[in-house]
Amino acid sequence: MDNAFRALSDPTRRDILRLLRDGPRTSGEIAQHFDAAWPTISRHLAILRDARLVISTRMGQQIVYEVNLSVFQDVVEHLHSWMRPGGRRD
Amino acid sequence: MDNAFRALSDPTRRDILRLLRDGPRTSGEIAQHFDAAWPTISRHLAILRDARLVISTRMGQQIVYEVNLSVFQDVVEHLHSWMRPGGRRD
DNA sequence: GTTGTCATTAGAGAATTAGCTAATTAGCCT
DNA sequence: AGGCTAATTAGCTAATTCTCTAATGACAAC
Repeated sequence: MDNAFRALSDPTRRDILRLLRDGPRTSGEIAQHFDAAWPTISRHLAILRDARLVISTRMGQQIVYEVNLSVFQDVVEHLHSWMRPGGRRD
Repeated sequence: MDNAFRALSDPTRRDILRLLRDGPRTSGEIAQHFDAAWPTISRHLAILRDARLVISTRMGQQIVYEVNLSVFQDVVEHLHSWMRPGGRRD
C-alpha cells in the first residue's frame, strides 16, 4: 500500500494512469504521449507495476499495460476507511 | 490536488492522519507519538496543512490540528472517478 | 545467426525531500 | 518588561527521486 501512495504522488504517473483508463496501451504508445524520453516513461511504468496499479503483459514484441482496477479500488477503500474514527489501523 | 497526493506519499504523514482521525490533537501531542524530533513533525504538519488535508487552529498557546474531511473526500472522489473510462480528465 | 524493432536496465547528474540542531516567533502570566 | 511554554522557521546534511544518454535484453522475420 505504501508503494501505491508513492506511485500516485507523481503527476506524470497519474497522467499515465489517466491514459490507461481509456484502455490498454503498449509501452511505446504511452511514451509517445509524453515529452519525456522513452526510458523515463518506462521507469514510471515499472514503479506503477511494482505498486500493482498496472498490469503488464507481453504480446509478442510489445508489452501491453492496463490499469489494475482491484488495487485501485483497494486504495480508495483504504482512504475511505480512514475517514471514519475507529476505522482501520494500518 | 497535486499537493494532496504528494502529502499522502509519506508514511509518517499518513501516521499523523491516522492519529488525527480519532480527534483533534495539539502539535505537541502529535509530536510525542513519534520518535522524530518535534520540528520534523512540525514540518510534516505544515505540508499536510498546505495540502489542506488538515486544519490548524490556534487555541491560546497551543495549536490544534484536525483532519479536513472535505479535502479527504475530494481525493477519494478523484480516485474513484478515475476508475471509470470517460471520467474526469484532471 | 544477424538484422531491426520494441522495451527495459545501468549509470550519472540535477533537483527535491526528510531529518537534525539552533534560532525565532507567538502567546500567557506575574 | 521579563520569563516560561508551545510551536514554527532557518540552515544544513544525507538520502531519495526524476531525468537523461548509453548499453542491454527480448522477440520476430529473414
